[in-house]
Amino acid sequence: MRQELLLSPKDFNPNVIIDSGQVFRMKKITCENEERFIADSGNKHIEFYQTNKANCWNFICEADEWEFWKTYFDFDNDYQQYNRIIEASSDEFLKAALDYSGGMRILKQDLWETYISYLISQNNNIKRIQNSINKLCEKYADGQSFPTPDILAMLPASDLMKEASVGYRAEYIVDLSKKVSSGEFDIYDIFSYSYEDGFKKLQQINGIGPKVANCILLYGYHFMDSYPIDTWMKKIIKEDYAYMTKEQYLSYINGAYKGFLGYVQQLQFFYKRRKISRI
DNA sequence: TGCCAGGCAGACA
DNA sequence: TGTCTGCATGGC
Repeated sequence: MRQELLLSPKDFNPNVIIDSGQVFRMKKITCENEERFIADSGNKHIEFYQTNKANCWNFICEADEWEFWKTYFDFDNDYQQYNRIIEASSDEFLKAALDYSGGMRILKQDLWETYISYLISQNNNIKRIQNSINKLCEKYADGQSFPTPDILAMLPASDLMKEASVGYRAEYIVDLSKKVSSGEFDIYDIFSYSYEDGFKKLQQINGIGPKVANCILLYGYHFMDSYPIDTWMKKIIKEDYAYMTKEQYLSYINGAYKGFLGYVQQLQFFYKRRKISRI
């Protein structure tokens, strides 16, 4: 099916989303001066592109999967309400980040894929994470779909290390896959949890600490008040908010942007990383 | 060639 | 409770 939506660059910019570090299986292809975007999540696939009509986007996917993709892109949520609060603030770094990252959205991705993606992400870089995930899909699924818990649970960790270059994280992947495959851990249960309870529950899993838990809660469960603090965020707090202590910073951010902390973090992360790395 | 990356677990003080 | 270290490995 083809779904047509009117979305301004401030509401939706896949060029920003694609490099935001929250998604590892979205890509852009350019063919005869025409840009198309492709995204895969779990076993679902979509293609989308901007038409000649102003702000008009076409999304092409299976008819019964549009609901998933509409939720994936969070299209029922108005991000301008968040932007107005940021623009009215006196936070110059955050305002610059918003100005630079227009059209960012927080994606709600396939839950199982999110778990494995962020297990792989620890002490790793985005390029390598993408490579490992692509290898998992190629070696243990049809190349487009993400391998199921049942498939991954049967693998020796040594195979995963060799075939998908996930390093020491292979043990974490197999361990979690076994728990999910056997029914010992139901990842969908967490949807009924509060953010705080989900945060605690996820850290009971081997290989998941505070940062990975927050990423899964944000990009899988869409808890918008998750605020993952990684090496880049530590840099931001130290360098760009040096006029306050870490405790003061966390207090400020929790007070000022309650309800969309994850979006704020994503803007900061993307801006800082692009500014320094010039990726 | 060495440092770094969307960190975590385990040991130790 | 806080700090330190080892962990795989490819990109830069």
